[in-house]
Amino acid sequence: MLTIGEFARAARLSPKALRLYDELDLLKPARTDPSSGYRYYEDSQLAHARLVAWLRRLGIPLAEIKEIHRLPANEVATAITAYWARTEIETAHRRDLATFLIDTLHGRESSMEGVQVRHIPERTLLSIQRHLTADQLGPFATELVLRIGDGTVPALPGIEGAPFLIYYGAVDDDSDGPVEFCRPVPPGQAEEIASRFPDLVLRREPAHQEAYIRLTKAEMGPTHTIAAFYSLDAWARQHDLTHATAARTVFIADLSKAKATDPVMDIAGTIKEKKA
Amino acid sequence: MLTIGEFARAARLSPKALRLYDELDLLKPARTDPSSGYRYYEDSQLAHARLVAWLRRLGIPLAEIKEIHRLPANEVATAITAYWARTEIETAHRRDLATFLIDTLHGRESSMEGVQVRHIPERTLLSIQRHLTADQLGPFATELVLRIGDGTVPALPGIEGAPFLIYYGAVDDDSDGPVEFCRPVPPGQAEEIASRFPDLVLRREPAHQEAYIRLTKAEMGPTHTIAAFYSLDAWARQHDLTHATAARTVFIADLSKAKATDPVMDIAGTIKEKKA
DNA sequence: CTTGACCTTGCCCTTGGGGTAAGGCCCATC
DNA sequence: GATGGGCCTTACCCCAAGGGCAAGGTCAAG
Repeated sequence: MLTIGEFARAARLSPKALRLYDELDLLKPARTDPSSGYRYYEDSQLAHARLVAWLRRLGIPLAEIKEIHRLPANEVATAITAYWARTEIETAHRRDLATFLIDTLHGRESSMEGVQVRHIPERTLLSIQRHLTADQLGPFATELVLRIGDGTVPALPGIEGAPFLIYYGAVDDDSDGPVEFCRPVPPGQAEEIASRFPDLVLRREPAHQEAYIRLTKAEMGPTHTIAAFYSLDAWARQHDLTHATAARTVFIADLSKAKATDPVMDIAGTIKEKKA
Repeated sequence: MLTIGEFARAARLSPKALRLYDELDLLKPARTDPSSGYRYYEDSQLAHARLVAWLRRLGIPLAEIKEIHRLPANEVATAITAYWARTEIETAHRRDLATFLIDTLHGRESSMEGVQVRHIPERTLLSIQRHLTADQLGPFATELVLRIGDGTVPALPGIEGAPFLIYYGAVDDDSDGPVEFCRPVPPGQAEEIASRFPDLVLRREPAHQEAYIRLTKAEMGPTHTIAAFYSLDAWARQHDLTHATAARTVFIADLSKAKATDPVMDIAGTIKEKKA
């Protein structure tokens, strides 16, 4: 039997951490003296303690470690692989952000040049609202784009026919919109089309001006999207326009066929003259 | 003038965060109404707020952001580059750990095979103790290896002449040993050599048995080092030996000339029979 | 004037422990 | 048997970077 200190040294954990793991039912001592409260561990518990230590060093939260430990032995490696894949994606986004920041700080202060304006006429939209976090957004949008594709549903010509998302609230890792997916449909066939998609709703959107920034496929991550939001806002402020708080992303090309340098989406915002 | 809510939306921060930044003197509103306490921000503060938001998204702590903001504009990018370089190193270590864990979990349970034992005779050591964290350890050791190189100081033949480190306490990102650097010297010339290194101290080490695991240059990161510590301990437990809590790393080759697959260091621990 | 949206401060909660205090336990030595 | 030192116990407060909520004050439009 090992005391908590001996066990801690052997597992390269602190006694404090072991007490916490005991309290959380993650790793309980083999025996706890009922009168003194002393914790005693067995050699055989070392492997478990060391696994916990490894997983903590990886950055996995204790709650998740607890779940991992409930898994059959052959699935533990799979869970770790999944965790690490998530971490790599997040790191890639941060790397993107770091290079973006260094670039913009080094060179020209900002990139408000890309902003353009277009007129959008009154439209009929087939739409659906959802509360989604960042990781669910991509799948949600692509599924809908496919389901209401050009093959199934006739589109309006030009950019006004492109499907788009409206963000009514922030969408990132922990806030979840809400977000509305919209697909313009020809007004004449609107009712007929809508009847084929019972989960979608038909609504009209008034004509308006739209400011936008075009992004390539390589710029599709959160960094350039947010940078575009910032640029649109800064541009609107400079031109003394109000713009809707709800930003949009307009899907202007087929993602699966696009090369990294092809433009694939517009970050857009509706704008209005400020009434003095 | 913008209220905290408007300013927050424009900078993609929460009002709560802005209040915190105010309190921490990181980003103060242009005006605070003395009677109502309302915070009012100016358009011109948006750029600053957005930079803070970017840096937070990168993961930089507020204290560091505050320092970065004190820097002249041209050094900001440098500071970010430095931060990101540190992050990449840490990520590389975690990646190492993930693949190591997945490997060992997938295949054979553990790698206690590499453990060997050797006898070390009584030696005279030139040594120095320090409190160091993980990032200071490498430079500290290489500097000493160079300063007391074979060119300047005669070495003992074979493995017993190799310089080594003794870890009296854990050395990682936040705990700092202490750690002792040791360089064996020929007993006859010990006094004369020691006089040339006033900051180093001469001491004798009794003869002992040493268990060790050999690592290649590619395995030099924290992952395989700790794994070796674990293996040594598990091996000693199996063979019913006590081993000193203080582990060692023995530098058996020139790091700068070694290829990734060359063995460069031994993770070692002194061992003793357990007295029944 | 009222109402609703917005703002204020203050307090508790989170994660994964670190630090310290006050006191109890174990064991080796005298 | 006493004693001391090192170990252990619980209990409390602390960190970052805010989120959430409550109770109450303010602002602006109708």
